[in-house]
Amino acid sequence: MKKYTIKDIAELAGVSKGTVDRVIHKRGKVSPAALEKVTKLLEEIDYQPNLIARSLKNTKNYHICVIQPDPKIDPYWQPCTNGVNDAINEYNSFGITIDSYYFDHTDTRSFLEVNKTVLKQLPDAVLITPVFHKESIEVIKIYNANNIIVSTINDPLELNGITNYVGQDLIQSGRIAARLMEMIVPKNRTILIIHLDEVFNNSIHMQLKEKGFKNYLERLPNSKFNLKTCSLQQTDLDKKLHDLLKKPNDISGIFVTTSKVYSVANIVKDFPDLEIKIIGYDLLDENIKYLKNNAIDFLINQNPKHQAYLCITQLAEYFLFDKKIPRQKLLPIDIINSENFDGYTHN
Amino acid sequence: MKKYTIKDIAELAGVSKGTVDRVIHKRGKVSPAALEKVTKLLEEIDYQPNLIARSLKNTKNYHICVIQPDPKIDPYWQPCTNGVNDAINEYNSFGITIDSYYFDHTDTRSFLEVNKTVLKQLPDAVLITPVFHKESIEVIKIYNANNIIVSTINDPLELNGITNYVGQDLIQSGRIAARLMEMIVPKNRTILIIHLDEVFNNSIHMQLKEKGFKNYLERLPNSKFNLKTCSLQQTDLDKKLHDLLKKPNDISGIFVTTSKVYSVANIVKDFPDLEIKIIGYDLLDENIKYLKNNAIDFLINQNPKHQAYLCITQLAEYFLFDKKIPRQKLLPIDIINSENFDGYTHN
DNA sequence: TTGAAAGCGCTAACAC
DNA sequence: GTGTTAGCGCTTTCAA
Repeated sequence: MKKYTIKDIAELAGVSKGTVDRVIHKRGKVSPAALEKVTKLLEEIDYQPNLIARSLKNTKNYHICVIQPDPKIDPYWQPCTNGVNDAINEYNSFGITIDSYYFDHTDTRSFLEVNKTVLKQLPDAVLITPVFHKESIEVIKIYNANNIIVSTINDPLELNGITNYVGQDLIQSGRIAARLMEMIVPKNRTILIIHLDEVFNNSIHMQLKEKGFKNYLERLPNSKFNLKTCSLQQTDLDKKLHDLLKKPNDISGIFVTTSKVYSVANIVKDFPDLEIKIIGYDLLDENIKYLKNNAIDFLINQNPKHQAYLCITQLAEYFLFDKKIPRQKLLPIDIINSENFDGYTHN
Repeated sequence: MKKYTIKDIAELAGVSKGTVDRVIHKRGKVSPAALEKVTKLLEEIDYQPNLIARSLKNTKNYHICVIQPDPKIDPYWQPCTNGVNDAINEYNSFGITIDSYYFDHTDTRSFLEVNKTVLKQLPDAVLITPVFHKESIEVIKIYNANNIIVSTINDPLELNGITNYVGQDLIQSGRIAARLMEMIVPKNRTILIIHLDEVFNNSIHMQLKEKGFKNYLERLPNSKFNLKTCSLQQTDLDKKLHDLLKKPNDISGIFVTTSKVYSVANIVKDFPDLEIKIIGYDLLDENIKYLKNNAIDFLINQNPKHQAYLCITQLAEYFLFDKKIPRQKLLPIDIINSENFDGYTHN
């Protein structure tokens, strides 16, 4: 069970530590004889370098900049900030500095400005949340040109130049909602799909979820639902949804593709007779309020906190221990009801 | 953004590194003047020791022994083994050796024997899965007497002498199943609670889940269900359940408190007219087979893999970086349906 | 092509 | 009380 060190190998092979190191890192300048002897020994012993010692040598301070929408403007992003803060605490004793930069997710200019500020710092990596597709492409190019690693969460941009993506399979996410709907809504009724956001940044998100949702329900062999899609701005919602529900209808389920479910639940509660089931996204406090009294039936957890945390973890372990960064990491998609939300928020 | 080292502090305070170290570790033998000056400086600078350097100093090889039921005998434990293996790979480059020991979960003697073997090794910590309550108490005492850290997963033993527990809130787990049942089973029908296990080791488990399940459903204001509990051995199941379902009945839901749901689903599929909803535990391959074709409606994921992995992580980071071990860590309780199981198994 | 030596930041033994 | 020093395992520079 002894742990072999470079020194041990060197002694066993009758060479110096330096030579062993050259062999391990294939830096050449080693005689064939020494090369063979050391290589064989490393094999036999199954030498594992001490990653802590290796890391200590590298006294560089790594710098990661996180660029995300301001949680003060859209509370959806608060968990993301929390995940980043966890990572800050976790890694600050390991020589990794993490700075947060916020932009206004309704304003492309603020996004571009923040990126300009970050670029000046020349960090080792940036973690961006690419809510603006076109602009993101631009800034990513610049980061790449400056040899800055680019990580993303939340939005599966199919872009070159991104080192790693942490997120979820959004089509599958829609399918999950669909399966849940199928279980709790009587057959042959109408189900509303509501896209609800102040701005239409997240459209890719919403489209993929809708696609998965429809895809599942339309292929059901023995139960057909009537699916209707509405794209609404927050400001229109109140009037339009009221109008829809006031008229005679057989709407029995609503799938909201964003985290603004609470505002839908808030309207639906005025129509208790309709017995409408609601499924939407994310563990915002307001959503949980409605979940608790069963006004919302299920929430799907996109886990932005863990997305952010994990993404930084991957970067940190790459810097510290040279651990490979997986190009894509899809997190599980959590189904949340009134009884299990606690375990996800209290983490 | 500069990272201050002990050397920096020493220079700033006009003392030596040794003195700074003595202050940091409160080892005394420091003059009041020096103590004050250094303490103040540490505060001001918010000094964070470099944990990598600190860890390197400690060249000790830590040894953790994992004692768990043999997954060859009960496949429920396979994910647990996988989690341990992940941890082995993760930490073997950090000077932490992890050995696995298996026992037969139907045989207390094998449990005791394995513990005897492990004790001889005098490891730094053991991770035990306490399926045998009485015997566990005994061995834990002995480990404690030998200054061996004891961690547990899976079973919330309320025992002294255990350093940390990683698991789930089992009463809440039952409540989650109940809420799901409520949503998918018509009101006023009969719901069966089936405890199913070859041996009755897990009885605490099963009882707590039943308690939560009943607790939720019995307090519902406007829908009453008729709850019936059956404790069955695997061998009796086939005949008894068949008999029950053959007779006229209004059974519309079955909650199986263990991972052996598949064997219940296998019987229920012979009674398609009854439209019985089934909820049970864990992502065994066989369970997922039934989940996929909706013969099982929901599974609750106890995540034994993550339980094991996390528990070892906590020990490792304690040994390496002196990170505090939380006495109890309750994992979120995942709700799984035919569409989201993938994200949980593929991790 | 090779070995010796310095040093990463921290700890602890030892001498003063 | 205090400073000096050696050393953890690995990397890298420099001299041979």
